[in-house]
Amino acid sequence: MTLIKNTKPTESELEILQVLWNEKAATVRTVHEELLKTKDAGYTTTLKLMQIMFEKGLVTRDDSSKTHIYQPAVTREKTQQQFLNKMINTLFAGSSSDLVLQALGGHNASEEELEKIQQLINQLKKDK
Amino acid sequence: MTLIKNTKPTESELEILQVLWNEKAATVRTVHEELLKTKDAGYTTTLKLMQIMFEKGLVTRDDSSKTHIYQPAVTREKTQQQFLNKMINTLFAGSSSDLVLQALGGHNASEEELEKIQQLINQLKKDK
DNA sequence: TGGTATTTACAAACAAATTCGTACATTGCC
DNA sequence: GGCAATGTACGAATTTGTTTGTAAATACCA
Repeated sequence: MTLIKNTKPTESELEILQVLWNEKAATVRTVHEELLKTKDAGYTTTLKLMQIMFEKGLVTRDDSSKTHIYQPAVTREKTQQQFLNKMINTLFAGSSSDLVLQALGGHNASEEELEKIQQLINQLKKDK
Repeated sequence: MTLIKNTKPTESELEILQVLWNEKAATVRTVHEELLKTKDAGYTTTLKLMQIMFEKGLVTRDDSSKTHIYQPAVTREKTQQQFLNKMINTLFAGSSSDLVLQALGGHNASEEELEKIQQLINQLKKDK
């Protein structure tokens, strides 16, 4: 039986995961460099965060060479779902479609994007 | 010129806002009673949180009588949008439709809900 | 009126998340 | 070998959010 870790990444951890998801694998230096583009933080800060994430099981790492290489241990999709559920419950009274309506209304989606969503809806309706 | 406060409510503050949005206005006691249904916390904890929210400008209060009456100072919709934007940026690489797809895919929306979304999409497409 | 309930205010303890300084190890290069 | 650059580990300071204890003010009621 496997232990399911419901470790919800913190704000900072999400930023790091973003980089790792994009790069597939990266060193602390790479991640840190990337983060510097949008915020400023010390190198050891990033290092520490990634070490904590390792302990939590949010990332894996290859420490066979001196410079460790990190990889995400959770998928982007699973994490998205995790946060969406949380948000639907705490902010949309459990209604996912309210969230969708709000998201579509507030943001600007392109024609193709709308098309994709349309298709998914048709599919879902068919499944009923 | 008005100062725009971009105060993002914390987790606990959101729980309180939920109650206030539903009740329109409420005393600390009412809010606290409501919170007790889902979590347990001391009365003064709720009080303190609401005092902090008042200082932050998240709620207003009428203290003309001894028992203060609180009201939300931010709308549900604006707050939802605030969190959605944040989430779209940090977790969906800026793509709102990715969020929508993920939300629709992961959760189960009813037929009527799908219908409502469909209508909004048609509307948006027409506007292009 | 006197005493109990309820309420606010405030300070401080506690906890979680973030940041940073420093020590030590490894690598590359002269 | 010796030095500089780069990396990890780790402890601790800092910050932010949450919880609680206590005192003082006000309302309620027998």
